Amino acid sequence: MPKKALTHPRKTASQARSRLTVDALLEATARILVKEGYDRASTNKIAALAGVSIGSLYQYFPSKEALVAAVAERHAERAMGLARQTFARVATSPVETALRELVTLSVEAHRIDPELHRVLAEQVPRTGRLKNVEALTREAQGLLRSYLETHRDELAIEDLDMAAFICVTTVESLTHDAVLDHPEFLTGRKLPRLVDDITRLVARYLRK
Amino acid sequence: MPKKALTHPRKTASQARSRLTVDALLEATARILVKEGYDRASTNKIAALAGVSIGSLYQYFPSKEALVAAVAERHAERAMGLARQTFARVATSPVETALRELVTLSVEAHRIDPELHRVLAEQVPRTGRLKNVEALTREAQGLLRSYLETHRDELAIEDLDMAAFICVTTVESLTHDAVLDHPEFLTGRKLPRLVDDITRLVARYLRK
DNA sequence: CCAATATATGAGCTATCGCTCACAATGTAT
DNA sequence: ATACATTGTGAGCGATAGCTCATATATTGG
Repeated sequence: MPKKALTHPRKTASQARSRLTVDALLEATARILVKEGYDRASTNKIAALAGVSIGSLYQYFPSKEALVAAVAERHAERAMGLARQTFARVATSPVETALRELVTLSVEAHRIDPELHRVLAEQVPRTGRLKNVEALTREAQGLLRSYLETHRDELAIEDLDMAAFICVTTVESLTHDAVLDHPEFLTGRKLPRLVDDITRLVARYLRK
Repeated sequence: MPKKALTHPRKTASQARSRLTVDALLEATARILVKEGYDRASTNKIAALAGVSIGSLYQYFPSKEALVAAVAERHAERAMGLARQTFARVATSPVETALRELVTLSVEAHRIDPELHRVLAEQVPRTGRLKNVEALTREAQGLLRSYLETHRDELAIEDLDMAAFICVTTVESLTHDAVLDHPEFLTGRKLPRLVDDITRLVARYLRK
């Protein structure tokens, strides 16, 4: 008799076969979320679309909440990957150009699977399960804080933490809202102006 | 036999008694949302807390969604009331002071029933029912646009709509996030600095 | 007082959903 | 080949939720 399978806290997939299953589940969840919305996205539908039995789903995710949280985390991690690259690249660039690159990055990040992004933002309840996603926001603030610190002589900042909070929140919110609700600002003509304006907004705030 | 009561599209309450019922329902919904969260807030619990039968609830609201949307609308309308007053008062003030008052207003608005505000923001799915709430955001942008237009000579703005979008979104997001997730910026010492910084952020962006 | 209308009641229907569990199949080590 | 661990299966349980409807009570106008 196999050791009593601890009902809930499932092991992470270790063998190749099971990793495929987990991947299929994450992908199916993302697609069902987009197609049906959070409420109508039932675990049964998800398992069916993944081509996997409902039992297997619960082998790897203790609850629907955890499954959706994993999808959100994977999505946020992709954006954060871009962000880390960009911060590394601009580490020694002057403020103005660095900020412009960061704003551009933010727009691009919000264009990764924007429909999924919308559902995650608009329909998934923010419960404790999303702690890992919040951690990424804090990481972004930390990265900017470091940048600001090393360029402090170019800047007029008293409270580094507050400045990092203000800049990250501002850029994120503006690009988020623009991508989700203001397509008119993303047309060929207007997009450069939007990037310009957001850059100017934070640059003038920070510079002496 | 009374005319077949159209099953769903309920009349708005007209007599005094029924208006009390509707009010009790809205208030009970707000309190249950805060106490239980959106998912666990069942219509039966709401009716019970309101001291009203479940049938009455469905006389005035065709669905749980509509009921919650009404609560969200009432909440947003309160904030918008403050905003209209403030815009009226600062209509002829110079940019810097007007912006400072608007930022202060935004902080105060986010302190109206902040726990309800959190639930509405974090747990209520953004469906079509919230169109009226979105309309209020657009109204705020319109009000700021008008202000900017009449003070255009003090400003360096090319695209009024974009500038209004940027300012409103920025101030709203920053105060929202600060109130909900950054109590450390709202202590006695730091709150004035936060207001200062947000004001400076948008003022420098707008001014020549 | 007496219709006629507006408002209120709540037991219970229908539907669905998240999730379990007893079992089967597949992979692996000896 | 055998034994054991890992992975996969899916019918169906228990719970709860949203909502209806037949009926009762209150209010109003004539």
